[in-house]
Amino acid sequence: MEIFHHLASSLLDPSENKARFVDHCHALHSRVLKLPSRSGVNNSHRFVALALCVCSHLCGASIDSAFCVLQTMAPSDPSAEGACSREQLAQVCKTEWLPAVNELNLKKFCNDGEGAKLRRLFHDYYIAFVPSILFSHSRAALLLDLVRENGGEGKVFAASEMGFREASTLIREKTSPFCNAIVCADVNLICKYSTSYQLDARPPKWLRDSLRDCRIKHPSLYVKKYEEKNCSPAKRKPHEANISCIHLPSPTKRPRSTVAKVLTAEMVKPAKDHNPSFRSPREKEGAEADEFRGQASSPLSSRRGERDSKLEQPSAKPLSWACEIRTSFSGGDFPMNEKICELLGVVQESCLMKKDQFRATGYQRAIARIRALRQDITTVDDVAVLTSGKGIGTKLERKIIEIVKTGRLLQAENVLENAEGTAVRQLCNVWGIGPVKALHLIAQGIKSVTQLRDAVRHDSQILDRNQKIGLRHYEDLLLRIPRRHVAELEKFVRMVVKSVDQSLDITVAGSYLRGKKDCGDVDILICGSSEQLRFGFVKVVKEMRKKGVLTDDLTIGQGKYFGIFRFPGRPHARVDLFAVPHEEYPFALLTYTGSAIFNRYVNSKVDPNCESVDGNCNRHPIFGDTNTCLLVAIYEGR
DNA sequence: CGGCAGCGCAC
DNA sequence: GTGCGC
DNA sequence: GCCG
Repeated sequence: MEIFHHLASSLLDPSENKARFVDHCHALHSRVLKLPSRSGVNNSHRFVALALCVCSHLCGASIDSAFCVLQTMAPSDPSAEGACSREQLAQVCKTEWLPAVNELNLKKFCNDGEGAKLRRLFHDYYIAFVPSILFSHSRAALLLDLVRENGGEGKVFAASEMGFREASTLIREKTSPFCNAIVCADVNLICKYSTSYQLDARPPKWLRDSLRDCRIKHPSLYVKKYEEKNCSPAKRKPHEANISCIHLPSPTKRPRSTVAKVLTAEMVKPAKDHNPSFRSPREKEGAEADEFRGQASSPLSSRRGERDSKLEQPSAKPLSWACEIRTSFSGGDFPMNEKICELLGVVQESCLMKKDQFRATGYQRAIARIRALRQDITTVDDVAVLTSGKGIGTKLERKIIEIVKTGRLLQAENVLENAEGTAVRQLCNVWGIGPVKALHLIAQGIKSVTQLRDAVRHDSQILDRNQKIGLRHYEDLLLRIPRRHVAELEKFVRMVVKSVDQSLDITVAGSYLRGKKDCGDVDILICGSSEQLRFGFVKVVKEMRKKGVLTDDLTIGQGKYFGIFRFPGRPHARVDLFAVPHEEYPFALLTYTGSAIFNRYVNSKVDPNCESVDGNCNRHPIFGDTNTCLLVAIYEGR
């Protein structure tokens, strides 16, 4: 019964309400004892189920979410400790309790009529959970910055141990005024990746504690210690301060969810071991994680200077993850690593030109791994550090050793000397020309862009429409676009968009959002309701063309536009516009923010047979079903 | 040995 | 169906 | 290229 007193005291202010509420719960409880026993379900389970139903009824939340809240509220409740699975509990809730609880309409006891306090508990609960590791702090902070820059209010929440449906309904219904985005990942994954990202120097204490207690702890609980250690002044957001009021269960006598069990089994062991097997969780996906990590962390470092205050916020606080650490090792920190990457990069590119994209990705992964390394590879022994993990096999090992020993890579030199290879590379730089087309051209004796231009003058048939445009702007499109130019375009496009339809808005995604110093192209998401986009999108493109900013159209498809833009006195540059309805926004934002490696990685994790949660969102394969939910972002439109 | 993301447009 | 870029 |  303890739990109901908990509920009552946290929800209800007038004491007579509390008493009546508890009475009702007692009545329900006594019904538990009269129920026949069923296999695997005893009365103590029913009791928990009842509490769950009450909890979920009061919050309008799912049973699953209620389960989490219940654990937070009454961690030491012995009845919560049954061997009953969460699914079983949910079943009991559904078949035995939900109708009764709904009928009682316990909500009437809530003095605010809405159970706002409990909802706030849910709210805090989200914050109290670990931010997604996959979607790192810095990355989330970047997204949030963007929302704010566009005049929006928002927080980036993170949740785990709950599925897409629960998180989405809850956030949509209960916290929408605060919430612009939520990012969540499943607990197993989070823990897996926190291990992947774990730094040798500073293992994430929050994770170890979470594992020890079988509860995920919010990193901000460790912020204080971190600050003390680093003597940096506290800069907490108001809402973060509230977190400390969340009851974290005491380490003893803990209800263990099935998830927690899996967790412990998987994670504790490697964390304890210091033998080589400790590496195994890290190596799993290590290459991709590192690759992604490199991308994700650069914005943090590059932005830190510009906008100190924003990134000093606690959501980016405990630097326990490698994804938070600056990885700009390019500045000559590790000269030999740089050399290795450069030479392997040459080979990688040559593979790409030979249409062997998979071999190329092999190299790409290896390069990313080396880039992420925090030591220079100078001796053959150092190479062992690399080969002990995944992503670098015997062939690459041999090549790296060759570089370490001789400072050169024969294969790379061959590639560079190979005239055909050089020609292919140059021709492939033309937008729309790939390895196949390049080889065709070379077969016709065309070996350079200059020759290609001459050839096109004689016979315009050898290139298709887009390739000709690409050729025309060959030099311009090779240039990188500085951030400030992108910002100008953003401003301009927003102006145009607003003039077309006030309700539409834009987001610049792509490498710009990733905080790169310069971008190869500009990806702009135009978001709004699907009806408004139907007309608005086309009109925006028309307007921009009319204003002379769009000089050439490459592809105009359903909700997408690839083209070339130019501001007066500036080089031409590639721009992609995407029409994104609200409900697809988070998924679109994720895919178009990339990086490509990140996308491939995420997509490879998605269960292709997953049930459709939301017809429209499903075509952005960023999530699985509730159980395999990998990465979910929900956007609340303003 | 087969797998490595998967989509949509142009041709 | 292939090539290409996203 | 690497991995299972």
